[in-house]
Amino acid sequence: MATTPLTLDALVATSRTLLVEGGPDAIVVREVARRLGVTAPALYRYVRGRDDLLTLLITACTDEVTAACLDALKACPPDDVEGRIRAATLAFRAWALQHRPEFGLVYGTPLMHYAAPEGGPTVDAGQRFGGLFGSLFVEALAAGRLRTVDDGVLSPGVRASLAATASRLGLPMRPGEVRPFIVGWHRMLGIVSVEVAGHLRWVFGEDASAFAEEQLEELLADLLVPVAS
Amino acid sequence: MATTPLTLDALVATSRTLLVEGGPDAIVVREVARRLGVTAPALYRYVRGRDDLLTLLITACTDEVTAACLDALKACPPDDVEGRIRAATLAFRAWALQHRPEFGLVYGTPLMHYAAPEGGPTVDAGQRFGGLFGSLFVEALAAGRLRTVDDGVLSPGVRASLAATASRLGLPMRPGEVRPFIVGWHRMLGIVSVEVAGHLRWVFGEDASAFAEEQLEELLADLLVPVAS
DNA sequence: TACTCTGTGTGAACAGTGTTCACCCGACCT
DNA sequence: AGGTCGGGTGAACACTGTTCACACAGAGTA
Repeated sequence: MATTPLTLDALVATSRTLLVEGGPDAIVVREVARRLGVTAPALYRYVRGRDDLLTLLITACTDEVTAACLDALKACPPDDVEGRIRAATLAFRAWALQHRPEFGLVYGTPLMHYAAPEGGPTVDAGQRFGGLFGSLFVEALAAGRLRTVDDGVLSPGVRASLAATASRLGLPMRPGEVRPFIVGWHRMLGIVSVEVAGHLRWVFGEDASAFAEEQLEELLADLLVPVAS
Repeated sequence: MATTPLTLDALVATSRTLLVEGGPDAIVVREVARRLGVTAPALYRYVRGRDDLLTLLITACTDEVTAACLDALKACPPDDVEGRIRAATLAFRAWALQHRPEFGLVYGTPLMHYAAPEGGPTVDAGQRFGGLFGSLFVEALAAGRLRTVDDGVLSPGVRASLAATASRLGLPMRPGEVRPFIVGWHRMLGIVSVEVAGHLRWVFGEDASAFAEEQLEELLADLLVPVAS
């Protein structure tokens, strides 16, 4: 009866379709099974339960947005660090806008009922993404384009956290150099999150693109020093 | 049997308790009824259904955060516009951190199953909050502290949206003056959203306060020109 | 061939969910 | 006393995630 071979990928793909069609609540075990031409208990041979399905889906989406950013980078000259950060940032935003439900699942308000398994695949995928973005800032640092700060001006707690993050991601940077990376990540995520969630709709209606892109550009200007030339 | 008088307020309060205890999914009609010493169908005399409950709850929380900001303003000298914007911003963030589930409901990823009634009480409450924040920027403008831009540099779409927003909120400002207000709202919401959602946990662990407050301070510096004196 | 073992899918069941329905009871008004 | 009506009830329907005993097909082996 199973029209589809019933693989993990098929489970994830079907779950994702449901997510897109009706939000996280629409990811219903019985419906996933139904669409795969099978009854619900069959899925429990492949997956521990609904939460497991969500974990797989979040991981897949995180990897997909990472791949999208990598893809955008391939079209960029390796020495144009500003262009590369811009490309990755815009690719992130584009993916988010094109896949709002998935973005909400990964970077939105955490589902309180669902807890990501500690040290599980979702955090791994998150680190992969962090590593990609971090490497762009390493490039910027090497090119002398990064607007860094002295370690001394950082509060001890922040300095320690930044140092730990750099070492965990394998980034050869001191805290004052990591900071723009974290600021960039933080503000970018904020800008995109608010836009995707629609919290600017009362101002800009359905299309806040112009404003959001301006904000991202302003962020870039804050992070990087202008070309010396 | 009804230990509590069974008012709309009681319904909202109970729903909120459930939200805090277990997230949006934990707002269960039957459980609300149970805690009020009544059976589920009884609630349908007061509320059209679960979505109605959510609408009331979102409205109540929006009004509460508005009140919290207003309260913080009362302790501020009326002529210190920077201090007032800072106070309101910090009050917003403090409320968000102290009421993470409620904040998620109001300003987080929209629940796809739930659609706020158009022109309903939730958007009214949202406008009340927007009006409060907007008035602070009117003060800043009057004091000559606002970092405005020329209308001419704005793209036509953005300019029109800003003008419409100003007139809808009754703010006597031209688009280039409204812009810092929207930028402030946008970035503040981004900063607080990302912090509350815990998406900085991988960097700063459980307490990202120092970093988040720095970011808010930086935002203020971007919005306001230093005192002339 | 016959027998077992394993992987995979099924139907029934349990305890939940939101919502609707017929019903009922007590208070109030005439 | 009789009627009306707001407010509460129990039963029911169609869902949900999950577990359980069971069945069936194919592989490996005596």
